[in-house]
Order: sequence, then C-alpha cells, then structure tokens
Amino acid sequence: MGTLSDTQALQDRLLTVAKEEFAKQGLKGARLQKIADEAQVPKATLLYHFKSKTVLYQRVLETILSAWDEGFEELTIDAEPETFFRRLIDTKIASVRTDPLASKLFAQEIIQGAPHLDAHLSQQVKPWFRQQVSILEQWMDEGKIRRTDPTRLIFLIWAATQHYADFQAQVLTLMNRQEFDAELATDTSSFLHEFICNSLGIMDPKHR
Amino acid sequence: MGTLSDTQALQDRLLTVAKEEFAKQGLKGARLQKIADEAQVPKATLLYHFKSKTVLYQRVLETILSAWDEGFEELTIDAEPETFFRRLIDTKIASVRTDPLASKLFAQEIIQGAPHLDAHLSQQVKPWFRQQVSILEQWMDEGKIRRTDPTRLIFLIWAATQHYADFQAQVLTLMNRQEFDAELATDTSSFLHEFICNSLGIMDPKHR
DNA sequence: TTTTTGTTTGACCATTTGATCAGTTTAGTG
DNA sequence: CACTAAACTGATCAAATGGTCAAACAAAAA
Repeated sequence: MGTLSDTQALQDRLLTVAKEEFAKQGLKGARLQKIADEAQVPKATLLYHFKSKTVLYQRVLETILSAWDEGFEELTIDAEPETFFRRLIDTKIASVRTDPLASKLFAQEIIQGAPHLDAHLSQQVKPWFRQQVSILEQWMDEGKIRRTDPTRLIFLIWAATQHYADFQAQVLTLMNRQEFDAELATDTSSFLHEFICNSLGIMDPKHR
Repeated sequence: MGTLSDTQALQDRLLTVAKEEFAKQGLKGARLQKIADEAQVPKATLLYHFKSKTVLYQRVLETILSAWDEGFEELTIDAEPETFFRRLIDTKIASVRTDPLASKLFAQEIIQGAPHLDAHLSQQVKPWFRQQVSILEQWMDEGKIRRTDPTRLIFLIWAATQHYADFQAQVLTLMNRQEFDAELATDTSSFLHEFICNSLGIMDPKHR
C-alpha cells in the first residue's frame, strides 16, 4: 500500500467531496471539517494534501475548468449551423445534467466577481469565445443564418443551458418535478435547438 | 430628532448596505462588522435593529422580493404578444441594470437550494408563473405565436436577462467593457426581443 | 537492519465572529 | 423638570474555524 496511486486516489476523492461542499455552501461557507468528515479522513490529513482552504478551492476550480475546456474544444469546428448548435446545446445540457455542482460552483465564483479566475477568463474562455463569434459571423456573411449579434447569441445559449443547473431548485419547483432526469434533459435540448434554429431561420432537416 | 422616520431611515440604510455585502460575499461570507462599518454605525447598533444575522438576511431578501413582485404584477395582462415581450424584457433588463446586486443575491440563494424562500417560490412565483404560461398557451391556441413549450420559453427569458446581472464579470470581460451602461442595456433588450419574436414568428411592426 | 522519505493524526492555538448585556444617552410626554 | 421608553454603544464572551506541529507510522532505499 501507500503507493503513489493511493495518494492520488485520496486527493481525487478529497477534491470530489470538496467540490460538493463548495458548490453547496460557497467558498466562505464551506467547512474543512465537513469536507474531511465526508471523505472519512481527519482534518489534518486534508490539510496535509492541500496546504490551505484557498489552495483546495483553486484545485477544485482548476479541475472543473480543465474538464470543461476539454469537452468544448472538440466541437469547435463544424460544417453546418444546424449540427453545430445541436452539438453545442447537447454538450452543455449533458454537462449541466451530469455535473450540476460544477456549474453551481462556477456560477458563484462569477457572481462574486470571479476573483480566482480572471486569468482563466481572459486566457482560456476569451479565445474560445472569439472563435465561436467568428464562426457565427462567417455564417451570417454567407447567409446561412439570420444576421444578429453573435456575442449575445452565445450568451443566450450559455445562460439558457446553465440556468437548468444553477436554478435547479426553482426550475424543479415550477415544473413540479423531483429531479432533472434524462427525459427532461433531452426535451430541454430539443426545445432550445428548435427555438434557436427558428430564430436564426435554420430549417429543421425533418421539415425540409 | 429621533423620530420614527429616523429609525426607519437608518434601518433602510442598513438594509441597503447589507444587501451589497450579502450579494458580494454570500450569507455565510458576509460580516456584520463590515456592514456596520459601511453604514458608519457600531456593530451593536446593527444588532439592535436586527436581532441576528439571519433575520437581517431574511429582511433583505423580503425587501428584494416584494419590490420584484410589485414591478412584475403590473405587466401581466396585455393585448399583443409583441408588446408583452417587449415590456417583460425591458422591465427585466432594467431591473438587472438598476439593481444587479439584488439579482446576484437572489441567484446565490437559489443556487444553494433556496433554503430561505421555498415559501415565496411556491406562493408568489408559482402563481405568477402559471399565469404567464396560460397567457402564452392562449396565444398559441389563437395562432398568434408559434407553438412551443411555454414553461421553457419563460425560463429562457429569465435566464437570458438575469445572466447580464449574475455573470456581469464574465460578460464585461468578453465584451471588453468596463460597465453595464444604458446603451448596452437597450441593445441587449432589442436583441432579445428581436430574437424571441423571430423564433415565435411575430413580425416586427417596423417591418410589417 | 538501518535510514530516509512520505503520510497520518490527535492535540493544540490564534483569530474571527455572531451575539449579549449593562450602562448611557436621547427624545417625547405630562 | 421629572419620568419613561426607545435607541445607542463599549466591553465582553463563547463558539467555531482555519491552520500548525510534533510525534507516530509506513514503505521504499541503502
């Protein structure tokens, strides 16, 4: 025992548990003792692997962001608008459903002014964002989609998808549901895709 | 001095300052000492007017919610879809621009599971929500707007507008702006209105 | 076996923070 | 002025919490 992989596995477990606590309570509200308890480990052990609460938080954030970066880099280049939007929305809704805690944690960070990720915003998100914008502009120039503000269009997609993670409590209450199940996810994807394609004048292949 | 209105004015000031602190730091992260300092009053005075941190927080929340209820009740009934959406979006964007802190505070409350306002959600928001849904359904029946899921349509409008308050840090970074000024607000209103009307097949009066 | 390096943990500490309270001031009233 | 009730505040406290440390433990290296 005591191999390097054991340590790695423990740190991964601590990060997972910490993500949950940070997402539910916020950075200030989270308690190291509770994270340690949840991971069935003494608090001192937690602080041995992560020097401080802030370091732990930043590591959790990094883990979330790199997973996102990975997931969204793939779908950047594509041929047809219709497929592009479908993939973008499906990917986002899937991530929102699979890991709403990540989304919630991220949202709280942004709400509080993104003090721990200005670097990531301008270095990782901004380039990706610009690329998406230029793709949309090109399609508008080619007449493939209706001309509109590409920046705000991307914001709208982000907002509309992320809403189902961040405001899950409100969404479920208003829909009289208990959980965000697979059916609800696919229906939401379909709705958003149809709504956006309609607005941009993209014909659904099924109706062509 | 020392009239009743003095006390009222002080409590209002404390609520305003507290709203800012709660919005920026969250319930757990907010510090009574900082709120008191900001309001130029000893901490003991703050706790004289509000028995506890929780009570103060709830009072802040109530203030926000009642202002919203008031602002949105007015625009419920209206004739034409086009006007309805314009007013709804304008009102929401205005509230987001005027008081983003309120929106941020509310967002954090919902993200953390809405522990302090389940009652308000089901008693105030739900009825309003149902009414909006039924209006939209009626318009769909009458063929005034394209048929779609009214519930998710309202979510989309909420999400897309609130995004500009809650994610202001990200939005401004990606738009290379310093503040959410009036021009940015009206442009955003226009974009959303046009986007939604396009999707629902509502013709812009200007182009009729 | 001895050494060394990395890991674990209970005990402990310094600080922060929400809350209390007793004593004081202020303002309105008869 | 005398009296009362409300408002104010400095001092203080108990609990919670992030973080430290030295001693114990384990495992690979010499």
